[in-house]
Amino acid sequence: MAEPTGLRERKKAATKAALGEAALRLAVEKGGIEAVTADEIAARAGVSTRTFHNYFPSKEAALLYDFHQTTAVLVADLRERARHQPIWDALRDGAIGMNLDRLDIDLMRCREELVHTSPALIKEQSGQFLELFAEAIDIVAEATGCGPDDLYPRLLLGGALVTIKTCTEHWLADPEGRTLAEVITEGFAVFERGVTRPPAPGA
Amino acid sequence: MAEPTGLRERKKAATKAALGEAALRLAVEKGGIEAVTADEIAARAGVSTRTFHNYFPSKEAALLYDFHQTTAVLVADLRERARHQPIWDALRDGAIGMNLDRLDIDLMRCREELVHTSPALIKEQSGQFLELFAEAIDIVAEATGCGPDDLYPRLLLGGALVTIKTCTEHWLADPEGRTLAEVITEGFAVFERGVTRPPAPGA
DNA sequence: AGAAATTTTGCAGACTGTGCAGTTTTCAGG
DNA sequence: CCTGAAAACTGCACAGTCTGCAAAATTTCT
Repeated sequence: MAEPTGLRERKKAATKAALGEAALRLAVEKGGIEAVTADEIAARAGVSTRTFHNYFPSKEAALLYDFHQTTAVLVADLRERARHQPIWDALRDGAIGMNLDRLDIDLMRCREELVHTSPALIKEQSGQFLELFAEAIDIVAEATGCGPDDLYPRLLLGGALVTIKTCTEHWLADPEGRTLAEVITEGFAVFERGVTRPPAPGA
Repeated sequence: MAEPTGLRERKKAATKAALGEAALRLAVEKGGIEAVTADEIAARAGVSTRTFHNYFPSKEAALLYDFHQTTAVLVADLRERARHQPIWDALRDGAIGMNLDRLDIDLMRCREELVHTSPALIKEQSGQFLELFAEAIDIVAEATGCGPDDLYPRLLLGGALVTIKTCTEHWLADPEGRTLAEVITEGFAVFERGVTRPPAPGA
């Protein structure tokens, strides 16, 4: 009952993925999501415009679909890790465990480029981060022995999310230099040590 | 030439402020920005719908106008402070110096409520924070002796912005308990000391 | 096969946001 | 005060987003 993976559900998932990919591809081709219409995305995925809107509330959401998937996995992973690890380490290792390295790096860079040049996409992505925050705050609060409205867990999680986003961006700008895991580890270390003490080595 | 404050510009500023306030008031009255149309906002401010869109790209932007103003002041203030203070202290004191305490607290809470219950507003607000990030990153980078693409200044600024937002929210939930300045000071202290060391006193 | 549940689809409708052109208002100088 | 130029306001048209609704098509189960 957990994952019967009925044929029906698989088709739905496939359609959703197809729409997400179509959105990304079209945006790359046209050099910006604003140049793409919902009609075009639906057409490329082989469904009607109306169906597109059944799956996604906006084309921006479609473009970021796989990112959203990834964060969902992260939350589930975090929930598990928090049972055996200090929460800060769980956040760090969870982020590393997403293994973004293994995905198509060129495509990720294209998406990053698209996001950075489109106000609507920037907003959508930040919105998804806040969603992630909302889903994870209870885990962090419990792990720290606080309530979800206390200051400390919110700062902890906020700092971790900022680190994840910042480090991923930084790594993506030069994927050859260092492993993503190394960059994330260094990023988390900054907040562990105290932000006012800059890291010894350059960068 | 710096601020001649021509009559013309004053009128424009007044109109913009009126539109922003109209948006906020209407949203409060109707219990949500999605229940308000651009037409209504324009009507209440006494201009045409087209003019509304000359001032704001969306009703969400109008609703958050004064917030946007505040952050603009913060950036200017920060630029000045960074010349005489360590950057982390400049960020903290700049945040405190915004004096959010002095504004209409009830109205702020209403706005906070509206933002928290509207996906579009959440996205708009996060977008504005990223804008703030973009405007401030050069200042922080220079102050730390790094480039704007280095990891450290981005983490520093990201951490500071998260702290400001988190602390403001937290304070707004119970403005009687402690001063906003106290809450912000404590928030910044968490990242100074190292996030893994939780604060001694409760909260 | 046949009924029930679910998904897809087209259509109508309200709303957003932008370009364009004409009108009105403001400003500066005689 | 008058006048021409600059700037702002406005109405209109238009492309596009997104939602509700009900009919058709598809899948699932018995």
